[in-house]
Amino acid sequence: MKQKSITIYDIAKEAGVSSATVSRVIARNYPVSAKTRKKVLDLIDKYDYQPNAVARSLTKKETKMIGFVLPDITNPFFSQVFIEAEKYALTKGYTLILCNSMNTSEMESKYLKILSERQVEGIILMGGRINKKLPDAVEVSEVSQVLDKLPVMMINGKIDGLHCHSVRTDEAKGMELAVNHLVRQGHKKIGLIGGVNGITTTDIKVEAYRNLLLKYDLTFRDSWQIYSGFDVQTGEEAIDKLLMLNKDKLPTALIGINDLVIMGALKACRRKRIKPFDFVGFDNTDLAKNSSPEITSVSHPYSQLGEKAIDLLINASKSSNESKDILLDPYLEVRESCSITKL
Amino acid sequence: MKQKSITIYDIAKEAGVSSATVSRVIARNYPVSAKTRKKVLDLIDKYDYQPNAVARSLTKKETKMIGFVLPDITNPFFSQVFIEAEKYALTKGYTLILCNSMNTSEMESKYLKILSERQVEGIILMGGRINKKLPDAVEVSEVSQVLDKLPVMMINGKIDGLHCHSVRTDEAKGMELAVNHLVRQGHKKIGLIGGVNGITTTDIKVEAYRNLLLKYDLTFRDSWQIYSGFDVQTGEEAIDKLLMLNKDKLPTALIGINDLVIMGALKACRRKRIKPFDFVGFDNTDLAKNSSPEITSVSHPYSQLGEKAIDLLINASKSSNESKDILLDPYLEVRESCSITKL
DNA sequence: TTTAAATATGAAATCGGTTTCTATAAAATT
DNA sequence: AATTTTATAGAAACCGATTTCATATTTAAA
Repeated sequence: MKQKSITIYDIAKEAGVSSATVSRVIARNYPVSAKTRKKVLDLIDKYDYQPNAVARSLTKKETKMIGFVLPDITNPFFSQVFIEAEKYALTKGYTLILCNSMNTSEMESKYLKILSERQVEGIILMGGRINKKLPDAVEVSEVSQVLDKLPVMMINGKIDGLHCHSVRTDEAKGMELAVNHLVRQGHKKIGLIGGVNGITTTDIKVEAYRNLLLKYDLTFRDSWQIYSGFDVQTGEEAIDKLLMLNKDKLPTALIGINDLVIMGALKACRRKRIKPFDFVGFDNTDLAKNSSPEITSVSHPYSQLGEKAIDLLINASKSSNESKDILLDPYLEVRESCSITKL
Repeated sequence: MKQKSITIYDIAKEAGVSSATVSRVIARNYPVSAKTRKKVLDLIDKYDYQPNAVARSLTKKETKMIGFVLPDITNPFFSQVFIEAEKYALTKGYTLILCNSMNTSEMESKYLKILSERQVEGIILMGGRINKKLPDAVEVSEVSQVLDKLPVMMINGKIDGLHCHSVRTDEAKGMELAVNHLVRQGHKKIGLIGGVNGITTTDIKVEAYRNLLLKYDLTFRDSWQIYSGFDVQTGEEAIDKLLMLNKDKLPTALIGINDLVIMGALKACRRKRIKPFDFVGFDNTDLAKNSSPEITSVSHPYSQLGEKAIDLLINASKSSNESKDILLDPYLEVRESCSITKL
């Protein structure tokens, strides 16, 4: 195990050529005589020679690595974007380094530093805590030493005061898909649950939600729009809060800030043994597909999100320093949750 | 953007010392006078100097990187192990490189090659296709050039003919937890759904299941043990098959090869509007916690799995070439699914 | 046939660190 | 005061590739 691995010099020596020539054979972008090429290729094959990517990175000053920092890969929303990005990056010869910040700012800063030291060529950031109006937000200044040196791509987020590119799902449009769908099902009382005031994606959705109620001339009640969080428990609690209202003051349909809160809402309805509301979630994660009832959900264009992020980042390294922002269209994945009343 | 980054020489020059001295200050394992140290540290601070990990890797012949190849990070079983491994690796100064093989053998081979070129110090393999008795299995010989050179750690799996370490959950013991639990609930007719004949983890569970039925003196019927797969659809189909039996020949409780098939079973029960069976799943993923009803599930000792894998791998690089196999105990996470009859 | 252009290859510098070996200065010992 | 230790720091080699520059050999053009 772990025998000394062979280098380009070993190959060169046995082939009776210089390392430069072997390098040229490998890069195959430079003329080498057919005879020499064959001799070298045969030896590469014979010894299973693999060029050392670390050494190559050092000389070429390119690592072909991209850092991908997100709060938690266990969350299917993030993992789906990651997987699409990874798939696409591979076709472009890049390797992603995934970093789970566990939603803590220390981890986030730490990983940014590690990635920078490892000479990644760019960083993709999702759902981070940088410059958020949150208790343990990361100050931009803290990480700017890192982020200023590297092309940065934010997915579904934007940091004020930081020069970076972004790719986002048009969540206002997503909200329109959701509301429109429910309205067409005949709903006139639509609530919105989950999210945290001050988080961009929440704010966008909430604003769109209110505007749409106006547009469709639907009643809005403060008690129908419940901030809480992003997890299952959040959804359960939201239902509990709603049920404190008079029965005739309840909404008939609920939009969730994501699928998880809808899962929670479903649990609460089951626990309380009430006929569930009609639901529409956001993110279209596997959860929505696998739960029973299945959940109708506004889907991110996952593959586009991943691909555009990689593409822009790769080109960003080359091109000028204007920052690009791309807005992508969501779509609605209609499932049974809106006909749950049939149960 | 992307200004030329400063090197150890820049620091050395401005401090009026040699690069060796700066290196020593950074490594702080070698005597440097207090005066010199301060001068250097001040400059490092002034310029936000970060050592280039690529260059360091080249000289030290250690990258502090470990490859982690799994089929699909979207699957919470894998992502939970990964996240624990990552967390622990970080404390040891290692970075993980996650590779999603998408369950294809080409990707698996490709990633192994990439990881090897990138000089990872070890590879963790989960749920791969190497040497499986499957249509598109990877021949060991194909990847042995890579795997023979590096310490390899398998999590919940073992490859014949490949020298590697392994960490596994004792799934026979897990099955015992499941059966025992159901028996204590008064069940005498217990079925098993999901899995694929020939896959190690399935085989272990099936064998344990049969032995346990004997041990508890319970009836076994062929029709109660349904091979199918590992996903939600699999679970749905299993219920469909079961329902073709006479009502008095149905089991009263079902054990799922994982949580997903139980999710599927729940969906099918709901669709067929039948009072569900009692269920116990495997893996204790978030799914089990978030679904309604919640699913009782046999849990892997996730953090141990991840930590042991990293620990053994790190020490393996150093120590002899005997391979270690570690078996860890699962535990049962009791949730409501076993009292679903209350619904 | 002579000269110019194209092809094929090697020598050596380089990337940014670490480490060994050596030299000097300072401290401790005799 | 002379000698031995010890602390400090530099010079230079090295890790394994790539690439520039120069050179030798062919081939094409004049």
